[in-house]
Amino acid sequence: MVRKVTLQDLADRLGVARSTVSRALRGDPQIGVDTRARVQRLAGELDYHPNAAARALTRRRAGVVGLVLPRTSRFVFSNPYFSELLEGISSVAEPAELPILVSAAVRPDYVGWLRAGRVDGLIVLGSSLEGEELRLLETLAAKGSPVVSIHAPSAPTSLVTVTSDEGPGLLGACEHLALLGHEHVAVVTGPPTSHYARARAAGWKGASARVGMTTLRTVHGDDTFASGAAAARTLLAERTAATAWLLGNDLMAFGALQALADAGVRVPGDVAVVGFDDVMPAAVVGLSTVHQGVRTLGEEAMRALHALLRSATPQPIPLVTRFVPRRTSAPSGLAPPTAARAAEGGPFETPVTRTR
Amino acid sequence: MVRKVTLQDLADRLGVARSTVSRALRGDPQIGVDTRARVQRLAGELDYHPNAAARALTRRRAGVVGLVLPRTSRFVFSNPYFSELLEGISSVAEPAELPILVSAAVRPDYVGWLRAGRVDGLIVLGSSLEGEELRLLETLAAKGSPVVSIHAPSAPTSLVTVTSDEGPGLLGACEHLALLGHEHVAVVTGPPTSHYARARAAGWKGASARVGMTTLRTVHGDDTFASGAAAARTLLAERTAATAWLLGNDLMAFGALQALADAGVRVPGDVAVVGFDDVMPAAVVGLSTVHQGVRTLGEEAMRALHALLRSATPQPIPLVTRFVPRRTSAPSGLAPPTAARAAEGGPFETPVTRTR
DNA sequence: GAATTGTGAGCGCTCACAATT
DNA sequence: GAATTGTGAGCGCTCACAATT
Repeated sequence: MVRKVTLQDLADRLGVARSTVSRALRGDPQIGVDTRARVQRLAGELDYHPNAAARALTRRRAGVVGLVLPRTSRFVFSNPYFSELLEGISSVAEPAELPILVSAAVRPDYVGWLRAGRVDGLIVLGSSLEGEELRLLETLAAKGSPVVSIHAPSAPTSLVTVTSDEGPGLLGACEHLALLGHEHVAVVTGPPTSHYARARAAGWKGASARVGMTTLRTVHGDDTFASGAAAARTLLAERTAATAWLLGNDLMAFGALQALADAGVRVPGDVAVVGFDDVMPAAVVGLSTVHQGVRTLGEEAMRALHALLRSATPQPIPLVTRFVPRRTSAPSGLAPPTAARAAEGGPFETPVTRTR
Repeated sequence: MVRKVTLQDLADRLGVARSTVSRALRGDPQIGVDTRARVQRLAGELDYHPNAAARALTRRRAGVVGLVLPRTSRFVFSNPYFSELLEGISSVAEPAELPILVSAAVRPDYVGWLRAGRVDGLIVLGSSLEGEELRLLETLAAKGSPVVSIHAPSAPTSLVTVTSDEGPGLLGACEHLALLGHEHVAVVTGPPTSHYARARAAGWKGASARVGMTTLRTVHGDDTFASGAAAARTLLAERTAATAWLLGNDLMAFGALQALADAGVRVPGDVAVVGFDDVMPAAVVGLSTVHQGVRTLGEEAMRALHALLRSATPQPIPLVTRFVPRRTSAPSGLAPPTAARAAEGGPFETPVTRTR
């Protein structure tokens, strides 16, 4: 490994002071034009890059943000939800020159990251944050640490939270199902340890009731593909009379679809299936689902964090959901079986769904 | 923001030297048992975390690794391939306490990251690395920088590369198709700027020829969903006689499936479709594809990088691919249309496919 | 002499202030 | 006095070596 070039090396070669080089490289206007030119030319020649650790130490800023995904299941990364979230975050972080440190540890040490100055701020996926852990995060935020949560339980705290209003999407789905003649639904929930999953289940039931449908059965899953398949098998074994199945997320819906296909049950002929998230594969499979703009969620979170880092007050824009009808809830026989015809376009379309 | 606790604070409170505290915290055996206990207790009480920048500066190691995904398309993150790769990398990096800095910039400055000491080593997705950029990476590696590439063109360089042998998978797919009676195939390639995509196209053609099938047409895509759909529309418009379509990756295959469904063409009745990668949605959709163990690829890459960081010589285990027959290449009418029955199990099964 | 602790320099920057033209 | 450059301390650690019991 070649010894790295330092500020002092440049200064020695040019016969100026370290600080002059430092200023010239940062484009400080109080440095003479010719000096600056000389410095920058030499820096280019020697391929000089300021040492990040030294800079971080003096500036007391790491220039890095952390993305924390508490691993509630093995499937954090496998869920396309994550990819889309990261893409949104990245699209805002990149122009701001803020590299992203990711963690999906079982018990992520974000406090350590912050305390050690490894990152200047955090975005935490808060879908399953509760109790002590949530309080810890709130305390951090209250003490002035730049922390933004996605989907953390909303409460009157100083923790900036980005989330979306699920109401419109859930209601839209249920109205659609009621119109198709469904009267009985089954709800498949995410892990009961997640406040977010519980809210979703309650939301599905509330929306169903509002359009006159009855929830016959609630099956608990854990947001994974496998649990969706298992839930479907349970419902089939019970010979449920529910003709519409409302899932806590798309991943479980995919699992349910596979189990239904394996059992030879027709979708949407025998059972209608609706998911939540509208992740990429949903359009491919033709899954009817509730679009929540995961990418936009990531963008908003990063924008909010960036504001906090500049000591500004973030104004996260409230996102709204909407129902996206596709094959799995179409009137039986209307669409060809494998048609993933999504009226809304392809899977990568990420419409900006904002209010105000 | 509360002022952070430093080593000096601890030392002052305990009436010992900074270095003693430093050693005690690192568990240095030459520190007395009681001193160590006192130090560690106080550190716990004050929630002390050593400053990462200061530590990195003195140790000359950042304790961070970089993951670079040159963004050849908008869809790096949207491709589930990425999630699975990151999951593999993360599963090895986490126990080694190496946080991961990710970048998917259009022109990622990995040299800068390395030069600035922001990361100690890099994993670079090299599918589209060529020419000058590839040479730059090779130079870095030759000079002793810990760099591991995934899918970089193999050549006798010092650049450690993790990849998989595509032969068995491609041949397996073609044998399967030939057995089903297919005689004419069409190949849809990834971007021509990618050596990896070109090798794939050549591989499909070679394998087809070997089992006696003829490649009637080659259509160029760019590895995205949309380009797969566009390629399918092109083939349909041309009324190709090819009954088996071989795609450069799963994402394009998903696009092709959607376009075929939209056109009312039956799969596999009229056309058989085969992808490559075996990413999560493949099993859901029932896409016949070549499994390449993306997760394992990530694990191997991280293991190799970890070896380099310890100045060891990495021994990446060669991975092999295998064909996974599913619905889209099944004998017409054999499987129910929506059956995503994968003989190999669900989408999250990631069998370790290793030789030796 | 072995076990334990302290001293002091240095890692490579930035920033306030002083000094020069 | 305005424009430009230099001085020196300090950020918070670690490590070689010295000093103490």
